[in-house]
Amino acid sequence: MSDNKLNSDTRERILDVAERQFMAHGYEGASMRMITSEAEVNLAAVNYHFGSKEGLLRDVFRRRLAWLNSERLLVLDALEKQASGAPLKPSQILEAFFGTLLRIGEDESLGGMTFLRLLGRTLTDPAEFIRTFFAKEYAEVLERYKLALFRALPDVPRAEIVWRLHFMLGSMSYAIAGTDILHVITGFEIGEIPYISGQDDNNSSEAKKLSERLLPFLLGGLRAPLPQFADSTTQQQSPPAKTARNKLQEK
Amino acid sequence: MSDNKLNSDTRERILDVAERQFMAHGYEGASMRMITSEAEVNLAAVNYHFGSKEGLLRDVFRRRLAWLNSERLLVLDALEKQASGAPLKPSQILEAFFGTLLRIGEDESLGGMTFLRLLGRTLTDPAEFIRTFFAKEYAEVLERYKLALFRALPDVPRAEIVWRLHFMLGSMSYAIAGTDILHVITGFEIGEIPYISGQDDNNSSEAKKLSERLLPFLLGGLRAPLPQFADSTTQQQSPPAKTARNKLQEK
DNA sequence: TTAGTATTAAAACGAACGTTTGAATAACTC
DNA sequence: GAGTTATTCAAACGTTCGTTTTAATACTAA
Repeated sequence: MSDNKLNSDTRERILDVAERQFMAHGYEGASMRMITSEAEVNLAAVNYHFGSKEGLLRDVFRRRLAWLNSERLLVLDALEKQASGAPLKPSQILEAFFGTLLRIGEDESLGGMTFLRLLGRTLTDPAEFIRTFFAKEYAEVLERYKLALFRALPDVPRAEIVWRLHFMLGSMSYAIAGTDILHVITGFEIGEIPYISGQDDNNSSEAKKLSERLLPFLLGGLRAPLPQFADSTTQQQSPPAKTARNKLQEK
Repeated sequence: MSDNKLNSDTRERILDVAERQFMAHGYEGASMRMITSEAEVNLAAVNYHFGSKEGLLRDVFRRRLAWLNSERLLVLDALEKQASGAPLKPSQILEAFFGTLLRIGEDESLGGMTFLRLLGRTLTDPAEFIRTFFAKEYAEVLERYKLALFRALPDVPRAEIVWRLHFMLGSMSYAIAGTDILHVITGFEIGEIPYISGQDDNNSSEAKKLSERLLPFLLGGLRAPLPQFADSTTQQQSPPAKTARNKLQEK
């Protein structure tokens, strides 16, 4: 089990350092020379083990998203089994989706706040290969949760639910990224903002504080009164759920 | 007035192209050679007119944020004068803050959706000089709106308000950036998502649709029930507003 | 017209980038 | 222990980056 450290300790060391450097400087900003020198491995090691810098970033995420994706699906499965056919409550769905994510921040072995921040920042990276990577990586989970929300809010137009899913992802991404301009301005007023107080590993249970505040906010937004659709092109209830699943199959 | 096109048409052309390229490829991803060649100016023109690439990015934003900042302050001033001492409604504050921003997307002369997307993406850029630039550029306006929210929600702990201001900025930033992973997955299901349908200038009034959906969401989140503060370190009402203003003066 | 300033132009600078090469070393297989 | 594969290493590759330099050109003001 733990005796196969011979199975390239180099790989893990590179992944650890890369995770931290990509978080701190972004994908373009973190050079392979910075990464390999801090990891104390040869420059060529990255290309040997990961093929390229893009491959390195992919594996940095795959290492963590494997757990996140399967956990999110497991939790949703459990909830749906427990509900035995009845729609879930929106709060349950959000708790499952975002709570699972934020648990990463509490557990260093899952990546901790470092990975959480990296994820938040990378989700908004404009680079094409990053966006397509995440799209593929998130597709199944997002589709499942989207359908769960459709069932949980049958009276809300589906397009509206998707919009709000957008907004919720944004809140989350921004919050965990911690690049907020508010930090510099009002940072000291609320001393309890986790991700800026210490630089490194005061992680555990600080994500919990974030979770306690983020989830009520998201739930309030999700259940807010619908806009009035004042002008033209009002959208009505969407066609049966089949559509959504079909679109997913296309790619 | 319009006859001083001799005042370096080059400058404006560079700013226009840079705005678009920074939006499309990010700050690091857009090279000066790409920018100057598309703008059909000499490579050295950027350094001549803006000093450096950083200076170019700063001026790209200053050109637009000058209007945004003053407009946001004007609108807030007008509301407060109209209320004559009474606290504003949260919906008024959000409408003023986010509505003003989204109006940029409807007006090409203010930057349009291109600048809006650029702003959303850059707000999450980890580069140090970018963060400090935005912190300085946003300081006054954010402080004013924060205080307005404090007055509008006197029973809500101030730290909680700041948290939710974070979350709202995140929703907005992510929504206008349009790098959303949801695009690729569910993009076609809701055909009305504005910023991906066409590539360029089908802008006007599409930001209006975004605004119609974003504002109710934000308002719902802002007014959501408070978390219960189950465990330790509960925070209570903050000291008088003086504190916040003092912190601002420091820089 | 002339002197002075502002702008543009072509070329090169040094540094940093991601990647590749080919040999040396370590690890494993039979 | 010989043969094979996996990994590490130093060095260099070719490219691109932002910036600077030096000269030519355009514009302004006396």
